[in-house]
Amino acid sequence: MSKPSAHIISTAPQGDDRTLSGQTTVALREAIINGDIAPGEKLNEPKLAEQFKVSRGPLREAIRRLVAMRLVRHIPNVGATVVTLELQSILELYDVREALEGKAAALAAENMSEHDIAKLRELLEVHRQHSEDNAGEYMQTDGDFDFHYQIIKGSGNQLLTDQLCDELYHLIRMFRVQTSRFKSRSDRALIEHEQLIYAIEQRDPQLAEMLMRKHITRAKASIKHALSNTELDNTDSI
Amino acid sequence: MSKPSAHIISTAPQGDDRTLSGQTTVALREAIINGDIAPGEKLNEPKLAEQFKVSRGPLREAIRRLVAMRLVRHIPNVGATVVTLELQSILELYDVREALEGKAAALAAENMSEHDIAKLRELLEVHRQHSEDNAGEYMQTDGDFDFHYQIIKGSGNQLLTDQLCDELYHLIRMFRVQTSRFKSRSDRALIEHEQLIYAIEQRDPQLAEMLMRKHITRAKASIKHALSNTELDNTDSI
DNA sequence: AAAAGCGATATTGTTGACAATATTGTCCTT
DNA sequence: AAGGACAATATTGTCAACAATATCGCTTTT
Repeated sequence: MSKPSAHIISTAPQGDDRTLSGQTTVALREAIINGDIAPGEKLNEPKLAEQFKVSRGPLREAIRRLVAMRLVRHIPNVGATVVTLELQSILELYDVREALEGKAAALAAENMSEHDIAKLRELLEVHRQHSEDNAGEYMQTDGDFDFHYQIIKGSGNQLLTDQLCDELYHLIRMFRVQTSRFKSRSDRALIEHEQLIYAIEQRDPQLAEMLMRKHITRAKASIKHALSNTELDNTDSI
Repeated sequence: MSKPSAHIISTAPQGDDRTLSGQTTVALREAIINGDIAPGEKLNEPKLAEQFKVSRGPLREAIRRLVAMRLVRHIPNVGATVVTLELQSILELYDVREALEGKAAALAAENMSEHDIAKLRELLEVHRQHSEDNAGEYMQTDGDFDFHYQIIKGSGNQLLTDQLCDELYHLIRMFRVQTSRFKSRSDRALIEHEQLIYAIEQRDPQLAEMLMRKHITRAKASIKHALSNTELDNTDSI
């Protein structure tokens, strides 16, 4: 029901953590991202502990890790709740992505091996094929992720990779699940990816950074446009 | 012995957390940053728990929070150790700072209130005075921090602020403590701060971003130069 | 003498009970 | 009837004991 949704992605966070709190972290994380636990909902420790068949210790630890990933907010002596992704915080997230992934693209242009660049281009071609077959539906979901992921890893900067892939990554995933009804931009994204990979092949850090930043900025703008009226949560009832 | 070392800084992380694990987090964090617990040293849970007069529960939680701050590494079933700041990872840190603080400066140029900009300039003047009095010693330590801190907060981006001020901030502090014997660049930094504040006053995001990035890039270069031969830890013995 | 296997020890992971704090519902006052 | 004080309940924070795993030192083998 909630496995990490098989990607091409290699570095699975908490990958080889057979410890109970590790497994609980993954399970709880996926439950939150999938919306099984709703945004804003309180995380009741005894109930969740029973649900996951663990004691409160490992569960609490899992919650703390999700706090670090910004999927959960915690107030001392009060408790933890699932974050609610307001438009405001999503836009903030995209500004951070712009900065970090822009730099990642620049570093990738400098450091990525020829071999990895070739694999990246392969990936792009696969996505292009999927896009043509499925009328552009594939791109926005998994394909885009993998592409960005590879570039980030290609930066060779471990800290940068951790920040993006271990922390912010899940926040982005959560947002995408919540807004999956909106789909868009896949052919344009394809073109932008094409330009980006060209810049990396040419070993042009400045161009790669600028293209990545524009790419993310445009995504941000399209989100802003799509959600500025249609708010995320259905606040009809209030 | 290990209070948060009084800054002008307002948003103290874990500030109003009177809980045991909160206090332990702060205490352990400062012990690590000050070097009371050496880089690479193992964090023995029973020993540390006794030392801090708490049980292992809160201590473990503190350790996990420091893992999120990247001050500590943890391997399941093996334990936690204080990070060792190799030159490599410090350079990585500065690349991330360049990206994030650059964007922060741009956002500050857009969003910072006139009042806050005025306060920022005041701060700069105070630092200039200190620098003249103390032959440039002050800048590199606390003054620089406060200045960057204010700009980051001025970005108005909460996520960005959290990432920089709650997480990476302490890593930078730790690095500075370990390299306090090197001092430098204070008058140049002052000039660069002056230019930066001017760009913000002029509401010029692009210029502000570029100046901040150059500022950090130069700091990175000077660190690289200073440490390329002189390694951090005294590996004489081996 | 070096390496591998094995047992003893130490350390981390997990659990359930207890303490402290917050929340809820009820009763009383105005 | 509305608001506040107080008791009852629920929830989080903390602890100490237990289980599982890793580490260390020894013996044994080649």
